[in-house]
Amino acid sequence: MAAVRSSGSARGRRGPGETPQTLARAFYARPTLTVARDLIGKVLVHRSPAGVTSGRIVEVEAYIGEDDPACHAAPGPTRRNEPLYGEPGHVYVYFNYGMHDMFNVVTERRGKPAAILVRALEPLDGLEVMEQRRLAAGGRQPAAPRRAIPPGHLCRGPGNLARAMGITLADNRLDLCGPELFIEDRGLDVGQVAWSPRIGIRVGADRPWRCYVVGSRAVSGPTASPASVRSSSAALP
DNA sequence: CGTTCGATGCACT
DNA sequence: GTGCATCGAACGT
Repeated sequence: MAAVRSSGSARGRRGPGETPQTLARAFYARPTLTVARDLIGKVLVHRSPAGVTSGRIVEVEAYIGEDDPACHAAPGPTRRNEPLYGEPGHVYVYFNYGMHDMFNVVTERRGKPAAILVRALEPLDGLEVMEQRRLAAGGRQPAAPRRAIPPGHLCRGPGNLARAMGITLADNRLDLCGPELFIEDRGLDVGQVAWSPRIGIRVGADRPWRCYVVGSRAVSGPTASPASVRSSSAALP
């Protein structure tokens, strides 16, 4: 079997213990696949009245332009997809399947509609708050939660992530360069990264625009075996 | 392990 | 009226 490289340390930027740095607008105003890869290992933070919750990003999907049939911009500008055409570094949240809020990060430049769906986090801060939100009655929930939720599964899948992080439609259009909801670099290890087709879509499923950390138990959907992944920082698809 | 299926609300045609 | 960038329970193998 192929040798497994040691997990990539985050390419010589900062070490653990240094001051976390909030990602600036320029981080998001780049090609979407580049932003997607670079979001892996970063930390999503939500400061809410209920408490601070955060988690390490381990799975994302890119949705790029009107030519991408799975992107919400595919029909051209509408009222719902307006944030996709706006300033990068803002939040795009939409409500899906009657019960799930989907958290996206707007990328590229103003006028070019693209975003990244954040699908999974490894929880870091506020695990109790996350669990309360996941188990809270009311709202829309597919089924009454039966068992206790393992800590590592609190933010597995985009619907669960938004719920645990307390992100709702009310956060649509929010600026990620603000103090409430943002992404920061804590110098955490990126790990082995792989690309695959996007999950759960019925069109555009051929594009390998899902990026995830190999071996993370917080990742939703199919994952490559660690032994089959050669590079710790896979080239863009 | 695997597949199927219902819940549920909104944007869009 | 149709179709979802989902989730988890229930069942089959």
